[in-house]
Amino acid sequence: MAEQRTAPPTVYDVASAAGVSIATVSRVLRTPDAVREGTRDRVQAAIRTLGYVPSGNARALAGKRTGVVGLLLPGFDVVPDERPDLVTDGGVRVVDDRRHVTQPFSSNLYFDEVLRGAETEAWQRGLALMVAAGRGSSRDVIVNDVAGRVDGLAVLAQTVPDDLLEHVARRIPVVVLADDRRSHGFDSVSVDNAAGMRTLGSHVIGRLGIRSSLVYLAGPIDSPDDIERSAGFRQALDDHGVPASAVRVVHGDFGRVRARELAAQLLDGDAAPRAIICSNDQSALGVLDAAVARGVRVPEDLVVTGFDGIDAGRFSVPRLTTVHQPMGELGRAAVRAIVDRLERREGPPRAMRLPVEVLLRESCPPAL
Amino acid sequence: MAEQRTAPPTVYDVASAAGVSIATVSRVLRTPDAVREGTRDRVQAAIRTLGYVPSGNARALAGKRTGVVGLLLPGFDVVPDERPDLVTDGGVRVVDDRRHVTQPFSSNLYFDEVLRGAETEAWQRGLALMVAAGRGSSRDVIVNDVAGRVDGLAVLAQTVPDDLLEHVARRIPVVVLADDRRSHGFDSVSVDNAAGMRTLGSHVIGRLGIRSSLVYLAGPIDSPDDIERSAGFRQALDDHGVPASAVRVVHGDFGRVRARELAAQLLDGDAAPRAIICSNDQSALGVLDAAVARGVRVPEDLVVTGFDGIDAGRFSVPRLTTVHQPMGELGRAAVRAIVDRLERREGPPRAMRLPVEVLLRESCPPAL
DNA sequence: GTGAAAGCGCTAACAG
DNA sequence: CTGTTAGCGCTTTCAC
Repeated sequence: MAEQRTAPPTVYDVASAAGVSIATVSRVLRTPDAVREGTRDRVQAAIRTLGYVPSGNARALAGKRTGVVGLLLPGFDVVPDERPDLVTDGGVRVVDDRRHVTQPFSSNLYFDEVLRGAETEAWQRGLALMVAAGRGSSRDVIVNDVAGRVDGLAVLAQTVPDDLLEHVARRIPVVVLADDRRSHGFDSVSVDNAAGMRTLGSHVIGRLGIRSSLVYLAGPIDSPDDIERSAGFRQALDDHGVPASAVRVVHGDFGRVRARELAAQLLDGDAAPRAIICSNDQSALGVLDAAVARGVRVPEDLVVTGFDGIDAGRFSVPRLTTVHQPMGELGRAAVRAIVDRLERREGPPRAMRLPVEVLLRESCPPAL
Repeated sequence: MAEQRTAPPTVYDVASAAGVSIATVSRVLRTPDAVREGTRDRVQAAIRTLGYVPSGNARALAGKRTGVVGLLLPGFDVVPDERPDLVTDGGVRVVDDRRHVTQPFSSNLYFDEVLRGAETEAWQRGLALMVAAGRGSSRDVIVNDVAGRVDGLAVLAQTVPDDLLEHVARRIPVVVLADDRRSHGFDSVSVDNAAGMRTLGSHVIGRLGIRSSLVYLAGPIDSPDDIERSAGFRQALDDHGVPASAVRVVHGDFGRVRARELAAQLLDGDAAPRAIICSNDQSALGVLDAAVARGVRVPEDLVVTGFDGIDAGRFSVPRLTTVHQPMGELGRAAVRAIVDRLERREGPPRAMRLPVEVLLRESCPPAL
């Protein structure tokens, strides 16, 4: 690396090197046209030879805004992979990965997409993005830390307790993602869970004509997502005049393993279901696992649907019909919402709903 | 959201509210033990009721360091998805996704993993992470912007031109990822491309005994990764006394489509290859495509290998043997390298090499 | 223990 | 066009 100097050069260094005042240096940086060409060139030359990089902190302090938005994620899992059999070792590990059962994707990918969306939008608006994962005990510190350096903050649902969020919101605009927080007074961006499930339900009930032997595999009772999705499905039943009693509701935990167990029970029971509507993709994959293990044909004997649109559903056998959530858009919308709020501090909280898309694949095709 | 006050409270506000000086407020925040308990409580109460969040910028300016590290990525692709057939529209789009060919994963996922690794490591060290994608004309601006706000910067190879990097490196430590830059004077973290390919090559040549009809499907001629990998393969040939002339080298572009075309030509030619060693996974997937299309059996008739360890290779049919790069580790190591350099400004540039792992899957199994 | 005061590096009026 | 001069909000000696 280039030799690290004692102290980085400042405007003063540049100014004296170029024989001008610090104000002129600042102008060359911010409003180049307001400086005579000759002067400008001299200053730029000085900047170059000194290796001057303006301090963003000083700039933010002096100006009003920082040009940075923050994104708080719930924290990445730091679960070390379990490794498959080691075959040989010759400096480089060689692993027999043939039996390495394809793991369900971690939910991290979900955040990754949000993050990328936010980054993209921030970039397009000339903003920088500061990311932090709010985990463990140091979370409060981190939240404050980030909040103190950005113009606005996007927070994924369940990441930060409400009181902390309210505290921070007194300083900068806060947008909550994936959870409609209007009631709490925050701006929010979320996805249209209810409409998505309603549409999917209508497909199963209306188009495919499955009006009985229906199972709804729900998530944890306190999940906001699940509540909305369940409601959407109930609407679909209503739309087609199917009584709620025609549907058996089973509660899982959004996990693949638990779903597999539950599905096994259902499939082995006397009243075999004709369709299992799952509140998320992981559950649906678990159901597929159970079906495959029993030789139950999907979709001929059993129709299965999920919700989320995770990649694993594109690779399952059969491929999984699902409701796709626009994760990237969620991130982008978050940044947009922050910028909006920055320009218009007043006004009631806004809740933005992003549309979802039903993707019909083999596990529940367009027609049987 | 909570009502947005005119101006966020500052230390002064807290100080007067608590009846102390700003120095005491600062102490309560930085060195709580240096303040009498009663005073401390009063200050904390004031902080709470005022909704005070310290300005990270002012803090960074006054103190020496910012507690933030920067990560510069080459930029995410902003290619809008092409959408499959629209079936119906009832508020929610319903799409027949059955024929939607599973797309090659975008290389974005690669960056996502690096990003997550960096985030994880930064978090564990109590640092925040500032991400930016260096694209387009505004790149220089962004780079300077980020560099001006962080203690150190990690940059993915090919993201920033050398001169800019050198300029920035005069202010803060810079670590280059995925490219050995020692020669350029930068610290670097990269992956052991050569050893990985050498080991994989040895498996194919030595263990499987394929000593002729070998094809090496390389990447673009100017790719540093490809250069190292090719060298590794040549070493493997050497190790087993196979003359370089026994191998046909074909240059692709690291893309799936091009690889498919090239593989088609090879497979349709008179001298059908027994093994195609590819310089990356995307190419290998293209080769698999071509093989499948022709009824060429893998691995019975043709052995195929990749390099990278992208997820798509875990789902292909047959599953792809590859050399897995520890992307997450790359990000973590980058942050570590920055912290190291921060603590030890002096000293020659360091190049860290991360180990790779050969994953044997069905496309080139442990034994035939 | 606590307060007073001097900057950190930059921007933004305000004069000239 | 360019220079002077206040701060921005906080940390940090140095006194008390």
